[in-house]
Amino acid sequence: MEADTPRIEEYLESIYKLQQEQHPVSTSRLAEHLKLSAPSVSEMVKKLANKRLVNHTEKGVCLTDEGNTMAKRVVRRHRLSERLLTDILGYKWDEVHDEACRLEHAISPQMEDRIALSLGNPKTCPHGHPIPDKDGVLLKEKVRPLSELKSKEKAIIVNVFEEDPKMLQYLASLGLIPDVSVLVEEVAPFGGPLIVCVSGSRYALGREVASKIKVK
Amino acid sequence: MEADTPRIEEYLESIYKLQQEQHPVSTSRLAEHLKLSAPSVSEMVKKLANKRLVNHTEKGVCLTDEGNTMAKRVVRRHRLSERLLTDILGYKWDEVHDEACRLEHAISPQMEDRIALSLGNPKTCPHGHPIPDKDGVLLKEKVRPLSELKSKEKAIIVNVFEEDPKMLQYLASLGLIPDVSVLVEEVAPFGGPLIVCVSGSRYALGREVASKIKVK
DNA sequence: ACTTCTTATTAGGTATACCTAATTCTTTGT
DNA sequence: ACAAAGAATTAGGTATACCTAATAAGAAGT
Ligand SMILES: [Mn+2]
Ligand SMILES: [Mn+2]
Ligand SMILES: [Mn+2]
Ligand SMILES: [Mn+2]
Repeated sequence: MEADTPRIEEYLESIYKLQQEQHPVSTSRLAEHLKLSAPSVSEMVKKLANKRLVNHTEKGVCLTDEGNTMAKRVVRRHRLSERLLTDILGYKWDEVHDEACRLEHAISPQMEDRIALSLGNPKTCPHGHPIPDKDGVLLKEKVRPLSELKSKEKAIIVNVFEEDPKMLQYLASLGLIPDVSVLVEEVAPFGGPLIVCVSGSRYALGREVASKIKVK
Repeated sequence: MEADTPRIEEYLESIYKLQQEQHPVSTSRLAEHLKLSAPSVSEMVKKLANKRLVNHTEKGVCLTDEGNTMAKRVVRRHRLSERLLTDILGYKWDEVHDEACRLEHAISPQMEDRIALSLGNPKTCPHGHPIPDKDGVLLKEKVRPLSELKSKEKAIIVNVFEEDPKMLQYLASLGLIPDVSVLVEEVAPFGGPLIVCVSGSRYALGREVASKIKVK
């Protein structure tokens, strides 16, 4: 009864991620994120519901406790893979997503342990997201999007909710990476850009982009 | 035309390995090695032949040049994975096979390069088998099975052609690992055991086992 | 030469996971 | 209240890679 294929893992992981933004996840959003057709997703969601990994209501899909546990295991492997890639193999943060997305399905519980141990039990992935521990416990910090800061507010970047390599490269080029301190100099009105100050330089950042950056 | 699935990789890798022992590989041998039914293998071999990755004659299956090239790429990834597991993640040589067999299909050319670089371009896997380089060039040393040595002959272990964890554990417990020097003290007649001397200790080794150990 | 054993293939079928086209169900604007 | 738009599902189909049972082909033994 406990047969998990890579595909199931992939769906659970996507649902998990999308739930952070929008609680019951719509099948269309899920299809978009997985780059699959809506009917394919519809069908698969039905199977996941049969396996009691998700609840499927009118409002959308949500993970059951069991589904959540399984999703977090995949997320753990994904984020540990990312750290392995950056910390040991010298990858940049914009190069790791796709690679980790394949690795996460090929990693045994033993390998998971060994990676964690070799890396000194890292708490976050290179993008600042928490790595769930063996028991699925994960500490989320209270954060808000950079886009919501007021003028003259100062904060520290916690994570970046983005996986597009181009965007990540861009952010890294501005020094907008986790643990960096940012000062919002000015907020243009009517949804205009933010002028931010990062390690001595000043940049204009679109709201859309700024909303992906979570700070504390 | 160049779509390689994990399954195709798996078949090519198995054929490659089995070719070292028996040149045209029989489908039954292949089925046994892959732990699949004979008809499944029969069918898949037909597909591989269609894709010009193997030639299938009465005598059996052999890799074409293209199949061989592809197989060596998989073997490279497999052996690099094994080295990653032992050298960086602290695995023992008997624990790496199955793990590497999954990883090899999840590793991009970029990751392959990075692993090789991070490990200092290792020449062999933990079992002593050569790692093909990027261009598929692989240096095979001239070796013979330990089982063919005469009494009083001394040699150095090059590799161990075995993937069963139990057997590998046993061999490691006797110190029978690559680069170790072995002296054959005595060869019992009628296919009997060899008495070998390894780093100061003396052991009796069955012929079957000894034939898996290649020395120079 | 013929029977037996082994090896390989054909036949027929299953599960998984995807697709497009058509349909139904749900909002939402007027 | 209802038509149009949008979201989701159903219907029908494909590709891949397995399986068992039955059959055919090849090798070996008497
Ligand atoms: Mn994935
Ligand atoms: Mn990440
Ligand atoms: Mn494999
Ligand atoms: Mn090896």
